[in-house]
Amino acid sequence: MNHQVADDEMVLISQYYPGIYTQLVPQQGESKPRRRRKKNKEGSGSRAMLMRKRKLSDEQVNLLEQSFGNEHKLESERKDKLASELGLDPRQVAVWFQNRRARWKSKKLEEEYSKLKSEHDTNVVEKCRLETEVLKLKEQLSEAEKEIQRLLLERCDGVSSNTSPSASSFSMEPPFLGEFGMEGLDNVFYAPDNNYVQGLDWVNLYI
Amino acid sequence: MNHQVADDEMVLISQYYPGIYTQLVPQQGESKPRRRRKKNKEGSGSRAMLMRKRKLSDEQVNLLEQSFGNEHKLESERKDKLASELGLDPRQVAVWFQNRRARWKSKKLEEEYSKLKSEHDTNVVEKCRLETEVLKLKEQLSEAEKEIQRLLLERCDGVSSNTSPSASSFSMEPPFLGEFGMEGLDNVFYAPDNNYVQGLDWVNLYI
DNA sequence: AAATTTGTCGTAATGACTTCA
DNA sequence: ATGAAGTCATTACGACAAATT
Repeated sequence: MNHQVADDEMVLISQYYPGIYTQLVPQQGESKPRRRRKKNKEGSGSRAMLMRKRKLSDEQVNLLEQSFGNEHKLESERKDKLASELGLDPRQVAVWFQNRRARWKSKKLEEEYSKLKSEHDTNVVEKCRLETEVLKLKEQLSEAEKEIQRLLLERCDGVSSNTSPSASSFSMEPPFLGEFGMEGLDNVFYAPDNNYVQGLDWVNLYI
Repeated sequence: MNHQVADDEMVLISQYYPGIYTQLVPQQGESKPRRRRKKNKEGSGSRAMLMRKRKLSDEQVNLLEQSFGNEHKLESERKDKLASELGLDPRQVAVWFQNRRARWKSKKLEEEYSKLKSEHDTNVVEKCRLETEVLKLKEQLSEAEKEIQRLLLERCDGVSSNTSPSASSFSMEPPFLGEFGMEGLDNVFYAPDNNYVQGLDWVNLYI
C-alpha cells in the first residue's frame, strides 16, 4: 500500500537497474561521488552504462582468483590496477576480495575441522590402546612382584643365611627410577577416567 | 520499460515489494503427505518493482528468529503464515530461512571446532601422560625381571637342592595371566597400527 | 499406469550493502 | 578509508512430488 519508506531504509536499485531508477529518483544517485564509472571495455558501451552485470566473467574471476592466491589483502594500488585490467569498478574488486576472504575463511575452518577430527579420532584410539597397555603392564608387574615375594620367601624358608644386599623387604623400590617413578606400586590400580564421550551428537545438528 | 536486455545478465527486480504480494498468495494450507504444490507463481508477475526495504524490522526479525528456533525447516504452510503475519513476501521469508540456515551452520561449525579442539588438547595431554606411564611401568617391569633373575641365580648358586616346582628358567611365565597376558614380555614394544582415517563425514550432515 | 513436464524446496556460491571498529 | 562481520538477495543446480500427457 504505502510505498513511502524512509530513505535510509531503502536500497537504491540503481546498483542493479540504473536505467529506470535514475528516472524515478532525480539524480540523487551517486551520493558517493567517489565512485565513478569506469570505462567499460565491453563492445556496447551504452548498455554498460545502464546496468551492471550480475556475474563476473570467467576471465575476470580467473584473474581475481589468481590475484587472491598471491595475496589475500588488497592494497589500493593493486585494487585499482586490477579494476582497470578487468574493466570493473574498484569498488567491485574490493567487494569481491572481501567476500572471497570470508569464503576462504569458512572453507579453511571446515578443512581445519576435518583435519582436527581425524587427528582426534586416531588419538582416541591411541589413548585407548595405551590404557589397555598400562593395564597389561600393571598386571605383569603385579605378577612379577608376586614372583619375587615367592622367591624371597622360598629363600628364607630354605636357607636362613642371606648375603644379598639389594632386595628390600617388601615394596620393590626401583633403583634408578627417579625420572618416572614418582608414584609407587600402590598406584598400580588407578582410575581409567575415560572422559571422552561426545561422539555422535553431531548427528543431531539438523533437527 | 524498453530496456531490452538478456535476462541472465541482469538482476531482476522482481518480488521486491512485500505489500502487494501477500494478497496475491492464496491461503492454502495442506501439508499432509509432504508439501502441496502451489499453482501460484509468486513474484514473477510483478517484476517491475523499484525498490525494496533494505532491512527487516526488529519485529520481523524477532518473529522469524523465534520461528527458526522452533524449526529450521520451513514448510510452505508456515512460510505463508509467517509472510502474512509479517507483511513480507513469502519469497523473502524463504530466503531469510535459507540464509539463516547457512549462518547457523557456520556458527555451529565454529563452536563444534572449538569444542573439539579443547577435547583434542586434553586428549593429547592424557596420551602423553599414558606414554610416560607406560615407559615407567616397563622400566619397573624390567627391574623386577632383573630382580627375579638375581634371586633365581642366587638360589641356584646357594642351594643345589631345589624343591620349588613353579618357577621356570628364564622368561617369567606368569601363572594366571590368561586374561591379559596373551603376549609375553617380548611383545611389550608392539606396533601402534593406527588404521583409522575417516574424519570428514560430518560434511554429510544433511543428506 | 508410466513417462514427462513443471514447481517448489533446499543448498551452495556469489554479489552487494550496512555496520562497526 | 579499509577490513571484518552480518544481512539480503540472486543464480544455478539437484531432488522430489504434483500435474500433465
